[in-house]
Amino acid sequence: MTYDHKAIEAKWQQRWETDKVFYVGEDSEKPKFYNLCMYPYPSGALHQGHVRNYTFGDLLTRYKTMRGYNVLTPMGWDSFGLPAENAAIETGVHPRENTEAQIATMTRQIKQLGAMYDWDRELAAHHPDYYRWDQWIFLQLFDQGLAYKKEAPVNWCPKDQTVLANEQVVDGACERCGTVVEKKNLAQWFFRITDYAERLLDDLEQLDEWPERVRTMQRNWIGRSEGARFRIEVDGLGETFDVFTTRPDTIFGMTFCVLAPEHPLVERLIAGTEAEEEARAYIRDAGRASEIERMAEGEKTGIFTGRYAINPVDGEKVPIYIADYVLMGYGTGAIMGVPGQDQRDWDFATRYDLPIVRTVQPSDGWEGQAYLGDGPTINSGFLDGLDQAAAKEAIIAWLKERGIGEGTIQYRLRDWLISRQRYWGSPIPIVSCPRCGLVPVPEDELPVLLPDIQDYAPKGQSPLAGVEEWVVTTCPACGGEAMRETDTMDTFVDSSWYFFRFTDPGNDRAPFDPARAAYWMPVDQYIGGVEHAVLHLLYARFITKVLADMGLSPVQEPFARLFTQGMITLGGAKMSKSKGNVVDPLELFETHGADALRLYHLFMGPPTDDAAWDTNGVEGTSRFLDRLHRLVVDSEVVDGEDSPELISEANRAIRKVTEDIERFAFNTAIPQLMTLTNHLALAARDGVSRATFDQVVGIILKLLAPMAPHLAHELWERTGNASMLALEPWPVWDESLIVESTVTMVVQVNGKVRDRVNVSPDISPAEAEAIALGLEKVQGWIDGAQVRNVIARPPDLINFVVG
RNA sequence: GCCGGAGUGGCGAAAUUGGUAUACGCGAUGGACUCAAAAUCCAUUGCCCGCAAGGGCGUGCGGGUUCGAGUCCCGCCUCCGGCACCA
Repeated sequence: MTYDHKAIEAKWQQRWETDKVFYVGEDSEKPKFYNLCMYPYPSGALHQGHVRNYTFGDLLTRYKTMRGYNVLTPMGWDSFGLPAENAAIETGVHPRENTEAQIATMTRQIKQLGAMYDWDRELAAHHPDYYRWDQWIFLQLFDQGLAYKKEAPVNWCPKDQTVLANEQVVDGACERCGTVVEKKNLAQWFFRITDYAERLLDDLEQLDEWPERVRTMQRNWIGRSEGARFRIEVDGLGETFDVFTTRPDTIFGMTFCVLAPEHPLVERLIAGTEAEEEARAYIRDAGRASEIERMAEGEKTGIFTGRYAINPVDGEKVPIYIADYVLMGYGTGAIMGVPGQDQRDWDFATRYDLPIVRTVQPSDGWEGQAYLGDGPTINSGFLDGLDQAAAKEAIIAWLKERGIGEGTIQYRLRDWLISRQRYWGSPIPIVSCPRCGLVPVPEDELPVLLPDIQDYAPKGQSPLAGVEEWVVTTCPACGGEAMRETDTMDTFVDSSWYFFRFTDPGNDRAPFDPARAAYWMPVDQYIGGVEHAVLHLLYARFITKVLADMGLSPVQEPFARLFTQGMITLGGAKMSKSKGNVVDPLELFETHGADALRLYHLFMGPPTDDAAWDTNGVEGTSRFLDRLHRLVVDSEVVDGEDSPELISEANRAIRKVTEDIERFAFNTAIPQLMTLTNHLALAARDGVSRATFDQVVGIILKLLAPMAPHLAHELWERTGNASMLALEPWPVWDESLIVESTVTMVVQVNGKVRDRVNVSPDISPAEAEAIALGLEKVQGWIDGAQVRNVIARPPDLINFVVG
């Protein structure tokens, strides 16, 4: 018989809510613990990824509560964004209606899982009392020059009809819809995250409780390169351009220069030269191609400008090319071509018959390609004979002395493009005035409300542009007629500070009270998917640093400890609606119950790893819960002796489960409870004292309380406890009870296991040797031969080396 | 190409510090209960040889260190993830 999980679950969900067990303030004597799962996009229905996420999070909430912490566990909604807007285009239903219906559904389902939150702190990004503070933060960045509008070549998704941040372009395609993105020159809003590149990189070092892979991904994304920047003169034109290189030591090997097609100097270079017309055609073509098309070419193409550059070290004149393998967005958009030491330059030089000069003596096997290794510098005047490091130092000093260059650090990170030509987002609080330029909306006029509209269809500009009565406004500076900014903010702006808002969600005078943030921040444990490794997690770190610089955030880093969960797969692919391989958690609530489902998610494998779904596994955890229920409620306990062995095992289970939860090894904590339960069932059948039985049951229920809370609470009550299990102290093991009376010692001969023998745990090496030598099998293997060595590690193992 | 992670039974996996490889669960096979089925309970379940006692082999591959290696070292292979014309 299976127990009535639906009745039990409903009963306890209600009790926890009425008793407000997980609602907290800052007035506690207890240490604080801020436990946060990445707030969800309200997609309409819980999927297994949510279940996994909230199961881990809720386990921790409940465990830390029992351990005596004041646990903040809030929940909210990342409720602006494209899917609601795309649905609105199809159905004509306002995104707000759609979004709020989905929030209601998901709230109900989260409660059905038994995951507990302080719902008094619930927030949603699309509420004016939330996005008002998005706008406020935007204005702070604007004041500090950290938010700016600029025309630049940006990524444009032709399907979603909006620009995208660099971070949202995956393999040259829109991360949302997979459409190949185009490059467009558009005036867009950026956050100057590059100003924080160094700090964002350096502070990764202190995040030692983050997964290494996330830190590595951020390191790569920020992309620090050390090198030099120096000025190069164009022969006979009175113009110069700067280049960046990581290999200034190879400067004598420069046999050409290359500018990106978008480089501002290009126009001056080609004007009036023989190459002008051809060059213009090349630039036009390069502009048209998307970045992946450019790369797909394989061959590096370029065109001679007809101009020459003067190498500052030796006065050599080298041709200047335009080529699209040089990117305007990185470094200075111009390079020195050193084919001897750079494979890309080698390829280009080979194609256009440019000379190749080695400045580092290649070792064998480098014929026909650039040599990237170290070695004595050659063909390089005063640098000859120096190794790479020394040559770099020398040339940088030389450039600096003459005032034409210096050592510098270059980052790959670009500024964060935050404007979107879409409706369902927070309006950017800026007014464009023909007399005053870009004027911030005064803080006391916030929020700039998102007006209701009828037509959401994308038209290449924000649908808001069509709302004339909203767009036309007065300039806050001069009072004249002006136009509102019609773009909305990237939803990643909303999510880059929501964890601060949870500390003070009702505040209507500020985004949050710094004192309350000081109590709760940083987030002690952050749990979510690894897909946010560079997007959300980088942006949130950036905004936190900005808020810290303003004196609002007490911390430089928002998330002390990060946990990224693995994906759920089925049939070798990520479980997803579009692939049609989903197993709906709601059905499992019906058939097996929330506890069994939670337990399966905890049990199926290491929480960080991807895990292959198997509904039979839920069957398994469900069976375990049934067995426990039967044992506690229905079984006859045959009266017998106290069992020190069972008590000992129960204490070992406390230690194991506690240690496993601390190290996020939930999958190994559960077998411990299964084994203990099985042994208790055997004891109940064969005879055990009521005292032992009750004590072990109590321990099992407490250990199970964070994992399968409904059944644990029900059985706690059924065994005569009036207290709320969730608020009981976590059990403590007694080390003295864990010691076993006998242990199995392995006896090896030449490293192979030949026998086992039960011995006392405090046996001496000499006793161990005597006992082992007395074993018949061991004698058989030694068989008169000389024992050359005895490795005794009592009481676990003894090894005789014979031969 | 660079960076990160992983490879253990039929399957999900365990072995936390170099010391009993395969805990726990799933699946499978046999049995008990039942008219039957479900549920439950009991037993078996890495591979090979053997009637058995027992023995040999075994953690992606090849070497090494060690009394002893899934674990450490060297060299590979495969898979997954990230970055990538970033000068």
